[in-house]
Amino acid sequence: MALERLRAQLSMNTDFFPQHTMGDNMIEGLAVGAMFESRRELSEKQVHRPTHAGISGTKSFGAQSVVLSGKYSDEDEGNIVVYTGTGGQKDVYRNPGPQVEDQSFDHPMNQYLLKSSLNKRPIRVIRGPSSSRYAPSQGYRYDGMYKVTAAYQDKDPESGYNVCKFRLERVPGQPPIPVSY
DNA sequence: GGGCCCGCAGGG
DNA sequence: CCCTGCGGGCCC
Repeated sequence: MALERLRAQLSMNTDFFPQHTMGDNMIEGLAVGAMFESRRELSEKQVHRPTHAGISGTKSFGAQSVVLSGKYSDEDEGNIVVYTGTGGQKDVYRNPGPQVEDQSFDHPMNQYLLKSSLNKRPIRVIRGPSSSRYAPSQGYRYDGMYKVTAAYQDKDPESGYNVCKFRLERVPGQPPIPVSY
C-alpha cells in the first residue's frame, strides 16, 4: 500500500521530540492568543509564511504551521483538532472547490504533516475568523503548539472521495486557548 | 539560481 | 461570481 511505503520512506532519519518539549517550531516571544489581521500579516511576521496555503513546511523537515479556516470538514474541539489535507479539488478559486478525486499522501503538503506525525515535532496552530466556536470572530489567532498524533484517510461524506485527515493534539503546559463564546 | 505550479486569501 | 497576488517548495 502506498501509504505504508511512504511511512517507511519518511520514517528514515527522523528526529523525535520528547513529550515535554515544545520543539523547534516554537517562536520565542510569540504568545498564545497573539492576534493578526490578515494572512499577509501572518506571513510578514513569519508565523505562517504562505499567504494562501493552509499548511507550511518542507518535505524533509515536516510541517511548521497550519491555519484553520472552517471552510473544510475539520473537526475542532479546542485541544484536539482533526485537520483535513489538501488536494483533489477543482476550481480552487472557489476557496475551496468541490472534491473531484481522492486526496493523496503523495501531495507535498500532506507529506509535511505525515512527516510531522512521525518525527513528533510540534507545529504552530493558527485559527482563522469564525472557523469554529474556538476561533476568534475576526482576524487570525495563534493558539499554541500541537502534535500530529495520527494521519489516516477517511471518506468525505459530501463527495464520497477519500480525504487525508490529521489528528492534532495540543501540547500540555501552555496557556489555555482564549475562547470567547 | 530560475521557472513552474499551487493554495484553508482577499477583494472587486 | 471571478480574478489577481504572493510566498514557497521543489525539481530541474
